Amino acid sequence: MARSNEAVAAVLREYADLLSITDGEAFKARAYEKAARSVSGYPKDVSTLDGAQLRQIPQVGSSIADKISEFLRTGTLPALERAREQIPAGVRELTRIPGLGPKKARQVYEDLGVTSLAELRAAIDEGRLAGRRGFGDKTVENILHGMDLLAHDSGRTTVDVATTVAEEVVAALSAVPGCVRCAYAGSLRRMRETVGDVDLLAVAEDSGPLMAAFVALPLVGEVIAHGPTKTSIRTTTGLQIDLRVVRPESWGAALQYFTGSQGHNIRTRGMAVRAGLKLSEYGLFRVEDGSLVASETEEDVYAALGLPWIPPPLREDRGEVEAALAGELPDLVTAADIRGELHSHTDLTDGVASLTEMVAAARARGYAYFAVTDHAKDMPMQRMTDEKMLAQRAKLRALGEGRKMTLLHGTELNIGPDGDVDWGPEFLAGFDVCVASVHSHFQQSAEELTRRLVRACENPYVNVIGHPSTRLLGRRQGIEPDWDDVFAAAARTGTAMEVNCFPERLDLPDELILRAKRAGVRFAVDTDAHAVTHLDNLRYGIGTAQRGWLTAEDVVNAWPLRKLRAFIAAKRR
DNA sequence: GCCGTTTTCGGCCCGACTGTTTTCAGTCG
Repeated sequence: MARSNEAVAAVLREYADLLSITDGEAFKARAYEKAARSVSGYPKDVSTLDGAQLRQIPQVGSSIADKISEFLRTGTLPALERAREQIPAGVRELTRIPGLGPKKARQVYEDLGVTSLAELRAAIDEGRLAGRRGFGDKTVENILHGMDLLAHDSGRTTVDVATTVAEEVVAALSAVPGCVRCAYAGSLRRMRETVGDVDLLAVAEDSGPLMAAFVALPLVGEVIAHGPTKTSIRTTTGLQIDLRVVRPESWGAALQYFTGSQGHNIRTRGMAVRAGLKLSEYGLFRVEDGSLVASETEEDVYAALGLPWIPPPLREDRGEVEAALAGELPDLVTAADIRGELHSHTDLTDGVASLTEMVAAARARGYAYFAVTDHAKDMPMQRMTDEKMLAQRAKLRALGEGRKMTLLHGTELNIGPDGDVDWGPEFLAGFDVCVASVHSHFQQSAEELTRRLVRACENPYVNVIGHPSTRLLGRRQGIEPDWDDVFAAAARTGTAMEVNCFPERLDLPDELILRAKRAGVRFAVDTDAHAVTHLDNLRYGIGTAQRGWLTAEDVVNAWPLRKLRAFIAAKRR
């Protein structure tokens, strides 16, 4: 059963949007917006909480707590229903147009009766917007352009694509004379799984040459804004990149500010305000006399707020400020902590590299151990047989003979609709390690999916649940079993949950990692490599693991081989 | 509507860019 938090957050968010369109009380709208974010990130399922417990959620007071209770009880909210009667859904939809916010949406609705994107298009075509207050020629043109963008919106960009573009532009700008330093910030630095745009930050005494070089890059498709401190472009592939140029002494404050997230910044700025300070991208200043307190490095800025430096993946206002104040920030796992790989494929099934090539690539990375886990026999397209598997094992043992890196022979089992896997205990006992994953029957009920995953966890030979949610970013929603039941089973049985490093998967997602960790689950950060180059995806899985607050202790393939073997052996006993 | 180591009232993150309203509002991040 899915948590109610998302449904509640969606309702609060919709109410906030409608309030900002009906206007009057901007701070009230913001309060609902903040409450929505807070509920969405709250670890406990709101449907299990009473009124007093609901008010424990940050940004939820008595009024919103009552509304949440009422919504959970009746499935509706009178205040929201009234707002919906006032503002048709299509008007809210208008605010999705870049450049058109709540004020203009309300204006075209009230003045022209426009209640949808299509009606707005018609109104513009008929010239009914021309000459209205706030709708000059340029504004109308921008709205039309925004509608085109929306129509062709391919959604957010995956982290690998954005990283590649960002690193390319950072390298180009770093070579511009006068550029002291340049780096990417924003959601990319926080290692979010997808990004809406790329934020770049550079230091120079004179921003002119950098801005000129930026808009002249071959990948620029369109210049959105072009000023002395900020320039925004859209690449030919539709990705927006913002470049901010600051003076050297502002680097730390600017990096902190542009890294975000919005929620984290609101928290840190609030702390500054309460201390009689003002935090902006230019520095931390004393309010009374405007004197500078800190700005050169992020460490300086955080220290002046009474905080240790907080790693970017944690900056989501998910309790990192409280943890920092208490001196309890996690020592996050890094790529350097990873000692081996537990999920990889060769050309024996659907990989494209041979066993020899994959093993050589793993050795080049300096791993202490490497597991080859080709698909098992229940996936007919892979044409796996017992004989082929045993032959691969013999070849692998020979390859590992006398070498420093230990080779583990494993398999990626298929978790069938009932939770069964490809082989019985006798054959499974011959493997060093087994991953088990869901590859089909995604449409089962939550109860069936829960039972299926719990049974897989209870199999003594299953060590890792591969890409547990099965989601594919932008293509497939993940399955929704009762995750708390699944994680409880994983913790109880000593089964690791995978953090799959494929940029389209990043599965488990960060929110589920946080929940699983609270249940005491261990994790395996696996590339699921089907080619040598896929081993490089490790950085993305590590980023996701960091967003889930994981330490090296939480990750079984950051353990020494001896400890990993003990983990596997304990489950088989 | 929420919140409190100055406060149960009076604040609420802060600044850049654009277009247009000749001094600022809207939008965005």
